Amino acid sequence: MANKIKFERESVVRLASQLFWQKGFHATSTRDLQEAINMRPGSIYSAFGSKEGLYSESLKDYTLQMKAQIESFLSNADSVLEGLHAFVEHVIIETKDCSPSAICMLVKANSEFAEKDANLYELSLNQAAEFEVYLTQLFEQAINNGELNSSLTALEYARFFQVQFTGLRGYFNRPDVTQLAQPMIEQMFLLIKKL
Amino acid sequence: MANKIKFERESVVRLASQLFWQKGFHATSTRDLQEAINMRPGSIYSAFGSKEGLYSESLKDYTLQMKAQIESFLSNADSVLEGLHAFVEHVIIETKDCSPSAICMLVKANSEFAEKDANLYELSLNQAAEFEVYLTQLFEQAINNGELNSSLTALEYARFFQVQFTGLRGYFNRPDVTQLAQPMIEQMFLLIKKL
DNA sequence: TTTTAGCTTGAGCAATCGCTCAAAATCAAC
DNA sequence: GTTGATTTTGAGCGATTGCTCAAGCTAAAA
Repeated sequence: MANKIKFERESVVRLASQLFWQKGFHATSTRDLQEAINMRPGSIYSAFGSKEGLYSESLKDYTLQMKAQIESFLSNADSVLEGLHAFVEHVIIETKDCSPSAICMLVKANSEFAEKDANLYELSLNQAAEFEVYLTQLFEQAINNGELNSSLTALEYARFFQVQFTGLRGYFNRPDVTQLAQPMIEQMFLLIKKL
Repeated sequence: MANKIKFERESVVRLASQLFWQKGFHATSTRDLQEAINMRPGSIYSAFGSKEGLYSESLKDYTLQMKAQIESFLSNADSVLEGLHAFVEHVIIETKDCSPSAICMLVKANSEFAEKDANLYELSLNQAAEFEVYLTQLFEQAINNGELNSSLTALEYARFFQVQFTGLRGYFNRPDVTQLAQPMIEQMFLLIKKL
C-alpha cells in the first residue's frame, strides 16, 4: 500500500483558512499558502486541486468552526439568547486582537467575489444560507423557551441578528473604538428582546 | 505651453471607481483599468502615479459622491430622517441591479485591506471617519429639528445608522431577498426613532 | 511656419502569478 | 532486503502582473 500522506488535512485546512480569512482570496498567493501550511505545490494540488479548491474547503471549515463555537457558548449558558450574547461579545471584544480579521470570513467572501456566476460567489451564498438556517433553528428554540415573544418568526429574528452582528463587526474593524463595543452589543440584544 | 491633457480627470476617476467598487482592488488589473478608462499605461501612471494612486482618488471620489447623493435626497425631503430614509431605500432597492455592488465601497475597502500599516487601509479608515463626521452633523440637525429626542447623542445615532445600513446592505448582497428590503428598512427607521 | 514643451502611445521589462510534472523519497507488503 | 504503489519535492513553465520609457504626436508660443 505504498506511502502514506504525511499532513493532517484538518489542521492544514485550518491554517489555510486563517490566511485566507486575513488577506482575502485574491491577495493570498499560493506561495503564501505553501509557507503557511508547510506543503509544496505538488502536494497541495494533488490534495486540493487548485487554490480555489483549498479556499472552498477553508470556507466550509470556517462555517463549521463558527457553528461549533456557538454550540460551545450555548452549552455553557442558561438560555439561547445568553449564549448568543456571550458568543457575540467573545467574537467582537475578546478575539479582537488575535483573530485574522474582525470581519466574518463569510461576509468578506460575499464582498470579494463579485462575478455572479463564479464558483466561489455561489459558495459564499450557500454557506451564508446554511448559516441562516442554523441561526433560525436557534431562534426557534428561543421562542419555544419563551425567551422571545413570537411577534416575529424565527427566520425574521435570525435575519435581524445577522444584520446587527455583521454591522457591528464591520464597525469595530478599526482601532480605538473598542470601549464602545460592550454597550452597543448590549443595545443589540435589548432591541432583539423588544422587537 | 505645449500640449494639453486630453482626458477629463473627473469622469476617468468615476469610471475607475466603478470598476474598483465592483471587483475590489486586488482583482482589478491595470489592463482592466486601461480598457475601462480608455487610457494607456503611460498616461495613467503620469496622471495618478500608480494603481494605488488611482484607487486612492477613486475612493475619495466615491465618498464625495455618496455625500452628494445624500444632499440631493435631503433637499427633496421634508426632514432629515425622511431624506435618509429615501436615500437608504434608493441605495438598497432601486439601484440594486445597476450598481457595481450592493456593498458600500468604503466597507469593501475596509474589508479588503488587512495589513494595518498599508496606505490603503489607512485611507479606508480616514474616509469612514470623515463620513461618520458628516453623518453626525446630519443627526445633529435631526435632533435640533425635534425629529429625534436626545436620549442619544448625534454621534451615537450616526454609529447606529452606520451599523444598520452596512448590515442591511451586506444582507441584501444576494439574489431573491429583494422583497424583504422595504420592511426591514422601515424597521430600521422605526428603531432609530424609538431609541 | 517653425519650434519645442509636454502629453500619449504601446512594446515590452522584471517580477510574480497559479500550477505542472519528472525525479526523489517513503513505507506497507512480500 | 527487495519490490512497487503512492506521496513529496521543487525547478521551472507559460501567463499575467504592475509599471517604464523611448519614440511619436500635439498644439501653444515665437
